[in-house]
Amino acid sequence: MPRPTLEQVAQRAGVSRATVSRVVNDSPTVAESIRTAVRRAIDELGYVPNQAARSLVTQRTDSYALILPESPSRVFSDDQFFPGIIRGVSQELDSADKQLVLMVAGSQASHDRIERYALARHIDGVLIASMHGADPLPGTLARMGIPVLCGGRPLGQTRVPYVEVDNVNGGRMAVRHLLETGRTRIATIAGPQDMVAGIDRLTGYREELRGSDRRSIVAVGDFTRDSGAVAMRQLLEDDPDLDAVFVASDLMAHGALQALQAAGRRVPDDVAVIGFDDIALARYTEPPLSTVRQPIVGQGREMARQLLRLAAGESIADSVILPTELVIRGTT
Amino acid sequence: MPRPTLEQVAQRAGVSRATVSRVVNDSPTVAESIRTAVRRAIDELGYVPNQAARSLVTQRTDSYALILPESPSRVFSDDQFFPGIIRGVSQELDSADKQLVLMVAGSQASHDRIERYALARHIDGVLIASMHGADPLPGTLARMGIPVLCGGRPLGQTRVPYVEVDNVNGGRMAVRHLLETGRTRIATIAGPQDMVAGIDRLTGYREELRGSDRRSIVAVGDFTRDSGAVAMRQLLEDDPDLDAVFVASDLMAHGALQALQAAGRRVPDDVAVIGFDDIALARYTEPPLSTVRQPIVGQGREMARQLLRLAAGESIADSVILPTELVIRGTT
DNA sequence: CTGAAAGCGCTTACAG
DNA sequence: CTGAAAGCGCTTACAG
Repeated sequence: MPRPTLEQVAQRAGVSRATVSRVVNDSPTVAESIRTAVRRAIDELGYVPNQAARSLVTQRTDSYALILPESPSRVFSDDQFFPGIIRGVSQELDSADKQLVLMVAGSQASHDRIERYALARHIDGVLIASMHGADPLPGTLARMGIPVLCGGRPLGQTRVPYVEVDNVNGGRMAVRHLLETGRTRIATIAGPQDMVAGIDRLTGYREELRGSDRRSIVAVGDFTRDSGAVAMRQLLEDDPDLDAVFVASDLMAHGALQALQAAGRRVPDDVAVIGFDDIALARYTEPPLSTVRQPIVGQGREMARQLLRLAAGESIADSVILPTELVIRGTT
Repeated sequence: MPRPTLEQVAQRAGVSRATVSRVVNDSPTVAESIRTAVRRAIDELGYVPNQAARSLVTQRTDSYALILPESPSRVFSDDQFFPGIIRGVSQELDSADKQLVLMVAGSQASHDRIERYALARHIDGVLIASMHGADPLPGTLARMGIPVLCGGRPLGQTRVPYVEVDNVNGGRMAVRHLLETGRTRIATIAGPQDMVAGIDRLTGYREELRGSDRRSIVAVGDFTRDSGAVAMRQLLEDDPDLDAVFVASDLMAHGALQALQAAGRRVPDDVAVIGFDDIALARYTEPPLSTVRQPIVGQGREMARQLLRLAAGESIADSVILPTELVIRGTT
């Protein structure tokens, strides 16, 4: 059963294709009586414009991609970072009546496929979040004239606008609080050092500690719960007397908490813990997790807003930095 | 900077547009020397076919939609059901080199927009999961000739093929285990009664209990953690002597566990708990949650596989039912 | 305010 | 094996 076309609507309404097109696109220059007749024909036929045909002439698709260069198993794990970003982006795109196309690019193959997809003009713009290393993708797409905006400052030479969260200050606030509450041996479980979030939170930890006379004690995880537990066990082995740990994500903090308790440490009496994110989990750990709150959904929304402006040809800021905030619960 | 077209590649390679098209689409009837020349021109120009133009003639887009008629805040909550389905679907679509378009339709407005999107031939087929009530969407799309496949049996008259999990038997296995381990007052926290998963798990509970001389004790939640806690408190009030509860999702079971402990009940000594899903959380509750495992990712994969067959014009089964399995941990 | 016509960038019978 | 030509379903100057 072939879908009805403009042509058939025009025939039925007794007007030209151009006129039907004007009605469909809400052009103001159509007589009211004709508009009504065309609308009726559209309804009777169940006409819906063919998007491919429309895109071919307008050069727009009204779709935007969110690219997450991660394996599906990480994006769709119990890490609440990704859902938060997706939710923010889709809220904002929805209200602009644009379609979100979500692309998860774990492998090199899918990375390449996504590049081709974007270059095939499937979409009007691209959002990239959770980048690793100096990913060439944003630069490549931007050079081909595709509007691109990153979540988190791109590493390397890439000059592409971005929206991020104040990771350095978040790390500083956490460590400052630990110092102020009298902790003396403050360790950290950092995030992956090929990601800005991992790098900057560690920087914050180091900067704040440098102001005191404490030395830094560092282990590195990959933002998963398991890596947090592994890192915590390693820290305890390296420095059995540590009395605080700043963990670069709540999920890792949960793993660390379990490792601490398994090792017979009381939290917060023996060891204080501060996470990063403030995902729902933070309220359900035992004891509830003190953490640095970052506006994840807000970051997604801001990313979409900036991209829409960029795609509309407006000029936007090179970067937008969203504030973080310390939330004290039961682990400090 | 305008993207290069077929025309320009043809000019550069000194051949016709038809020949370039054949090379791009791997037609075997092209002389090797010409093929090489065209490939070189494509590389030099960085040519990527315009998908809108291609779709207009082929009537295909190589994209498939996964529609989730839920609010974004539910899809992107810490409920691991949605990520699991998405992950399974995207795995299968990826390996068929198809693009996944994820659509979350919480409101009536977005529901309508999605219908238009599908009818605009943006996609070659549609997957719908997590339906509520007798949603007209699958029937509407199928009637317009769009290949449609549902996750979970559609309620109402809709005759659309589906893939689901054996919810009834899952409920039965849980209750049977509770009976066999000597529990006498077995309650249930059912899922929403406008969803097959909610209805069928309750049916399983009822059927199994009917074989014994126990009476049923029922509360209803909406699959969220909070609703599980609320329902548990209500059950304890209704029947303070209950000694077991079958909960229709792990997330609700977590809420129920917390409510039980807050009410001073020991688990499993005073009250046994069995959940449903076997998401990662089930291993992290205290004590670890006994549950009915359903193959969530597997369901997503099977859905995509069936849809691809359908879209390719093959005939497929009206329904595929995946088995569930009882997993005993610390709450029974 | 409305229509005839060109054109967006491809694919695919049809000839040769 | 290759090319000329038609056509997919729209939008948009351009006339009138």
